[in-house]
Amino acid sequence: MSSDNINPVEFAKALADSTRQRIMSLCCCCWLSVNEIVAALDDVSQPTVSHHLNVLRTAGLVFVRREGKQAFYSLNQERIAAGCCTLAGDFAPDRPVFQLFDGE
Amino acid sequence: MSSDNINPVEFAKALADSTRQRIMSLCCCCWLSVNEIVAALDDVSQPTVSHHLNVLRTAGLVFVRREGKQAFYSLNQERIAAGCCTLAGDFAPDRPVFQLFDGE
DNA sequence: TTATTATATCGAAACTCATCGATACGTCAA
DNA sequence: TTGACGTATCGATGAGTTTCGATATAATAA
Repeated sequence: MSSDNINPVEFAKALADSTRQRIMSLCCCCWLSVNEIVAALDDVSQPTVSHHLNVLRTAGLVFVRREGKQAFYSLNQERIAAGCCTLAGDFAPDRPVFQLFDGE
Repeated sequence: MSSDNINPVEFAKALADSTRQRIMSLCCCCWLSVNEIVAALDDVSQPTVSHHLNVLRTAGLVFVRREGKQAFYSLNQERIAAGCCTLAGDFAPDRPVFQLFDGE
């Protein structure tokens, strides 16, 4: 499930593609429809964007909101922050670099 | 260069493999020779371990120390922490979850 | 209903990557 | 020098992934 505890390997795999990271940057702080993402990327086909959104959705890294024929996506920043915390906790345990705040 | 600024795609790719993450866990807080890693993994060949160590070295995620015929590896926790910070900064900018300390 | 638009899925091609056995290289001891 | 050991590299194979065009599905408009 996408809302399960974060698996650090799956999390890293979801981030391990440049097209996917471009999509993530685009819908980091706003909701974008698939077509808007396709138009913004300018060099990737609609099925490819759909594929990457599916990868991100499976990893729980994006929210989806359907409205009529459109589907809007937005990044799940909380989960991404949690994934980064998991990685840092696993592989940088001696660094006092990360501090988790509850954010309320 | 491995000491360059962290590229978030390359960073994620380096982490996006379970064998590699197992190796990272092993040499997270100590120095281990290649043979010690091979022995600890128990189900991966020596060339495969060598390959993964090469990927980690290229990404700047491990230190190497040669001693006689042996090569000892240890995780570069600082760089991993920096990579996690980069990812969180790129894709979770609205989360006050991460705080960077200088570490003195 | 039929046409149009938005998105998802399918199937295939191309590419990348993990893995291994064989082997090369480098270090040390005899 | 020869041999043994530790590690790196090579070449091949198989698995996984990215990408696309074609097409299916779903919602809306005419």
